Amino acid sequence: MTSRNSLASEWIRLLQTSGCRQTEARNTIVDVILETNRALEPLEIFEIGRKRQSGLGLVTVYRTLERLEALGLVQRVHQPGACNTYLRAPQGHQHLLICTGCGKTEFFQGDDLTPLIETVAGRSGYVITEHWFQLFGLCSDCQKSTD
Amino acid sequence: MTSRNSLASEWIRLLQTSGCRQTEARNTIVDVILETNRALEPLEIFEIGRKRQSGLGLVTVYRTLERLEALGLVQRVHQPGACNTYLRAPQGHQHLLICTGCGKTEFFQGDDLTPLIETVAGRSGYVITEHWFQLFGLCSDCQKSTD
DNA sequence: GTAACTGCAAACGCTTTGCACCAAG
DNA sequence: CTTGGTGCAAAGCGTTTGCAGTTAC
Repeated sequence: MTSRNSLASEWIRLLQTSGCRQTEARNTIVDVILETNRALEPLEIFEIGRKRQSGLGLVTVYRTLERLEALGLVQRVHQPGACNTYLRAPQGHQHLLICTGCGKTEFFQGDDLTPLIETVAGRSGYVITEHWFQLFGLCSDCQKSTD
Repeated sequence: MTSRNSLASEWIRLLQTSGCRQTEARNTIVDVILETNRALEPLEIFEIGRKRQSGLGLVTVYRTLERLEALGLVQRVHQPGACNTYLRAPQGHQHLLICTGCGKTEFFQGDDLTPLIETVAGRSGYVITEHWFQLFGLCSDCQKSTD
């Protein structure tokens, strides 16, 4: 049982600012998300959270994720085979690197993309408004275990 | 009613090579996918296809998509708000550019990514096995209509 | 003739909604 | 005390499965 992540109090504060109340369920859900370094399905958050707070309901997980996503604190992660997992959103301009072995995620900077995006915009005539860039691979731990 | 896309006969041939039979339902589904320049949901393929072949069933659409995806002819497209649409797969090393106005899709080359990917691999210790890169924007037609 | 394919209906699993009770402020 | 939050049960919806009849080859 580690002490609460400092981000957790920040998130709770932001929820309150947006008109939400601080509740035990939300504390639990926020803690679970921030203490896990991989994207989780709503059901996983529910199961992990329920170990700490036995009354927790799955519906509350869905509703809390919805609010956290609206505040930009959490993002939905798309992967081959699952697009219903959630992860804390990156701060600033970062992209995701996901281990296909254990699911562990890391963020990296991807600013070098700008020239490529401009080239594509010029050639296609599109006004580019958003880009998705995500890498998949094996983290160093998982490389060892598949030797 | 245009004449059948030349790719269509190629796809049917590939299906046959892999042990499938040529049927009216599959012809219809393949034609619908190849004649549309945006990613379609199974239900949309079913509805468009049903106008041409009244007996077509939704389940057959699902089963055909599954086979086409396994053969690498079709890919699932992920977008904010929908990850159940299908599009013909790119030939070679191409990425998707999607119009958020009309859904129209184009492919573009993205080979400039290699150095960035190598940098991330070096810094993180991951072995990068796959990358997703996708651009969203407004095509020239949709830019006009929002003026 | 045989094995693959078909469409329908039912089952399935994830997500959302309705509702009565509860708790934060 | 008021309003937002909660969990449960039920509804909703996209997808998959079971099955009996049909069709490609």
